[in-house]
Amino acid sequence: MRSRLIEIYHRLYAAYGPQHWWPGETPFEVIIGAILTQQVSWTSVERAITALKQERLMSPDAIARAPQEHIAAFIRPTIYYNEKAKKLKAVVEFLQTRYGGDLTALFALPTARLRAELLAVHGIGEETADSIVLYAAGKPSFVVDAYTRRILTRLELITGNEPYRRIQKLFMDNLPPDVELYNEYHALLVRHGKERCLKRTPRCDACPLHGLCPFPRQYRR
DNA sequence: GCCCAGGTGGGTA
DNA sequence: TACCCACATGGG
Repeated sequence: MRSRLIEIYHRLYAAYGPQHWWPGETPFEVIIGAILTQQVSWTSVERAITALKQERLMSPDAIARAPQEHIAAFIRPTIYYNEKAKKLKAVVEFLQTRYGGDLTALFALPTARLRAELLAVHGIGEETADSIVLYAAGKPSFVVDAYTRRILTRLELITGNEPYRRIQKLFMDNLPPDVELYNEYHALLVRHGKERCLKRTPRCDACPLHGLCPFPRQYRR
């Protein structure tokens, strides 16, 4: 398993190169993006983030003060905008009451503790928590998303029904706890998933993972 | 017109 | 634990 996971990484990196994740100017913006991107394409998130910046709503204080409906109006492209406005308020509320709005204090926690704290916040599930830990705090916690699950299933390394933590453990037990590696690996899996594994009839012979994947089995979501 | 995006929370069995 | 559903825009 270890050599397989490393092989996959090298193949994807060779094919796609560095992905320069996470898009976001500040750690706070990464957190906002992590919530807004739930079940939404990143291009939609960019529009929402741009709107929030234009309205001077890209700060804990501003979001705390603004009415939920006001925030919702500017993040409409991200679907579930009412839900997500509520989530943004929840994160900011958590930040301010527990850490005085200071991300540095929050990020000073040990990785496992930081993850657990984030998970307790309304709107932050496992993937979002790991995204924040990895991409905003810069601590090694592997991010597992739908693409990761699909690709590993297709490669027959998992059944696809494993719980999140099981799949995360697979990566973390077999790779060094390297932030840059986790960063790039997750981003590459998303890139590959979008580019190939969502296609109904991928050209498997031209795939970067050709030979690792038991093609031409039809891919199942 | 239909499918589906870098999910999460709440409810039920 | 394992499903189910609500959430409710915009691009291909």
